This record gives sequence, C-alpha cells and structure tokens, in this order.
Amino acid sequence: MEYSQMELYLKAIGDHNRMLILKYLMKEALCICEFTELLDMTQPAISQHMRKLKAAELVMEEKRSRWTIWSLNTRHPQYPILLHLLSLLPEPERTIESLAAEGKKVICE
Amino acid sequence: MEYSQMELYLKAIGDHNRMLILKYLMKEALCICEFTELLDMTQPAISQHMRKLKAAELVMEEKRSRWTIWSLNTRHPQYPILLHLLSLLPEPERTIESLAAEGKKVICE
DNA sequence: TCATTATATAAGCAAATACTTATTGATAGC
DNA sequence: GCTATCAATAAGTATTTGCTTATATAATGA
Repeated sequence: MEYSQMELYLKAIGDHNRMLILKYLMKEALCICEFTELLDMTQPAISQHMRKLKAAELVMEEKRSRWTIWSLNTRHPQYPILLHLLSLLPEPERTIESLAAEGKKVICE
Repeated sequence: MEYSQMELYLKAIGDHNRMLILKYLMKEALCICEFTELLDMTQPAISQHMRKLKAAELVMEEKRSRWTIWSLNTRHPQYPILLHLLSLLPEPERTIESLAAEGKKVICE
C-alpha cells in the first residue's frame, strides 16, 4: 500500500462526523436524507463527506431512482481493520428508530 | 474510546511524514537530529510532528542529556493495530546505515 | 411537459494543518 | 561562567479541510 493511499484512508476515517457515518453504515445501508436527520447536518456537508469516503473506497453507492443508497465496502482489503476501529467507538445516540419517535423519519424508496 | 480520541489517533498517524517517522521507530528509538537527516526536514518540523504523536500517546520520549530519544509506545491499547497498519507500508528508502554512506551519520549520546 | 424531490457540485469562508525562520530553554564541555 | 549543541516554542505563511448558501443535474410523478 502506498503512503498516499494510507494517508487518504486514515484521513477519511479520522473525522468525527465521518466516523459516525461509518458507525451507522455498519448496521444498514442509508441515504443522504437519512444522514441529514441522524447527524443534524446539511445535505451538501453529508454529500462532501460521502465523496471523501468514496474516494478512499470505504463506501459504495447505489442509485435507486431519485435516491443514492450508501453502504460499507465490505470488499475493501482493510475492511477488518475498519470494523475493529469502529468497534472501539460508542454507539451513536440517534438511531433510525429514534428518528421516527422524533417525527423525523424520512422515507427512501 | 471517545470519538475525539479516535480522531486524534487516526489524524496523528494519517500524515505522510508521521507514517515515515513511525516506520523508523518500529526498528529502533531515534532522536530528532537523526530524523532531520532521514527525512530531510527541519528540526522544528520534526519537533512539531513528535508533539502530535506524543499527544496521541503513540510515542514516548526519554531525555538523555541534551538528546531526546523517541520510541514507540508499545503499551498503547491499540498498539497491535498501529503495527498492522504500518506493516502495510513499504520500508522507507533511507536507513540509519545509508546515512553513514552519505556522510550524514549523526551521533546521539 | 412541468413541478417536485434527492443529491452532486460550485463558490466562498473560517478554522485547522504542515511548514518556515527566529528565538528560547536546557544540557554538556571547557 | 561562557560557549556550543540539541530541541521546544513562537510567530508567520501557504495550503487543506469542513462547513455554508446557491445552483445544477437527474429522476419521478401528475
């Protein structure tokens, strides 16, 4: 692995919000509009984060009509390391389920 | 592990020059003046990098008279992960031995 | 076809980062 | 005590990063 690749990889993971994104994706595939509610962030901010995670090949996207569904790239050579790192982190407070209770449940497809 | 801790940890590792520093420290403890030659960087730049690695508890320092000897923190809870990540990287081109051949061998202690 | 929805992209801004030159602080040797 | 050496720190600069508001693009539904 090139140094530049490792730098891209670790920098992609090593951001507070992107770690949260990855923690959520461990459970299930999600779309941007779900993340905007879960993380209380603007759509472009989420989109930029996904662009970085995609560039590092940590996530994959699937277009489903007007929705883009994001999931973890389980085929990544270092996927087990990522899982290990993420397992060290606390579970995020909000869940898709708690969004419903807040009346913020979004519907993707 | 707190999210902020993980961020500090990954950001500390995720820099090209700091990865090189860590690769060298896998082999042996070294001082700033050795790094300045190995990495062809200024002393303050190296010092700032060591400050970041120390803040993330990845390295430890030992003062020996006028020299500060740096070594990996093998007691770090995630030390095995660090070793694994570093093992994925190519060996640095310069070595302490090649410095001698270049007439740049420095003497610490 | 037009309006709506989802999201990528553009442009700009503030903060963080990696570097530099200069200075300061600590230690050793004479 | 003075001088030399090593390295931490200060201050400044250029670049990168994470965010915003605005806009463009793509897909769906009426």
